[in-house]
Amino acid sequence: MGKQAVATKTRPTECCASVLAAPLDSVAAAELASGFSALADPVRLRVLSMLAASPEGEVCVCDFVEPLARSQPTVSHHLKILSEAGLVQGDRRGKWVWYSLNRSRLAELRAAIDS
Amino acid sequence: MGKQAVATKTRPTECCASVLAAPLDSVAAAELASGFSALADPVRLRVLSMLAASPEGEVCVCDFVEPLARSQPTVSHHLKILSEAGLVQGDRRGKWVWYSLNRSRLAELRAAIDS
DNA sequence: ACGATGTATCGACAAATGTCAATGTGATGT
DNA sequence: ACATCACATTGACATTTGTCGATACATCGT
Repeated sequence: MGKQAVATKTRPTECCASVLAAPLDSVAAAELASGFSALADPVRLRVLSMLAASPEGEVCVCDFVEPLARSQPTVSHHLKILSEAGLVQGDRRGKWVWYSLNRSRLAELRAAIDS
Repeated sequence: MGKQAVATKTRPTECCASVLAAPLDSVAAAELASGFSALADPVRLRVLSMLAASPEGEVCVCDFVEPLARSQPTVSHHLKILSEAGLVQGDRRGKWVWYSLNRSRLAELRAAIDS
């Protein structure tokens, strides 16, 4: 009976906010909303999709531009938003930057709307 | 061997787009993005949360206004967006309109980011 | 050093979004 | 009929967002 025993009465061993488990306060709602905002754009969803479909688990920035039909700065902009949302991370190797998917962060958002 | 046998080779018995299962085309990405856009606002997340927490499974519009600290037109606006996204539905009873949560629609969005 | 290449940042702009006051609409009660 | 109450719609406004061209930054070859 360590520290876990003194968890919230509503949800013991809690990790992150959930829409369905209990009424959300403004702060938790704002945090969650910023997470879903990252998913609220077709270009960014396709980025995540391409990352998930990539056998190596990562995609070079240069390989996003043509399939997404967006300029390089725009692609960079979306990658930054996804990165700040914790959904992807970039890894520089020489001139190139390879992005990979953070599946656990995606799972967090999924759990927030879990029954 | 009915019609199901001729499903897509990628995902048989498919129901809706998934970010992680296969590369999203622009149309599917746009549809999904509009779904997540409905979740990308703290007020709307709190609406869903209040609906989920309600014992009766429904909440009167008038009971949203004060807790959300938004004007009645603003609340109505958000309910419309959630409604158009298929996440809630309203039921008029006399002067009042009671909104309830569409959990299966929420499950669709959850499934779209499922591993 | 220097030019070439990949990526990020900046500046600008149109479009979309969240908000409220004012008004419209529909139902209730007197 | 008419006033009242609950909710939706409209119009206006400030803020945010997605986009691109221009430019800065970083790395690699030569």
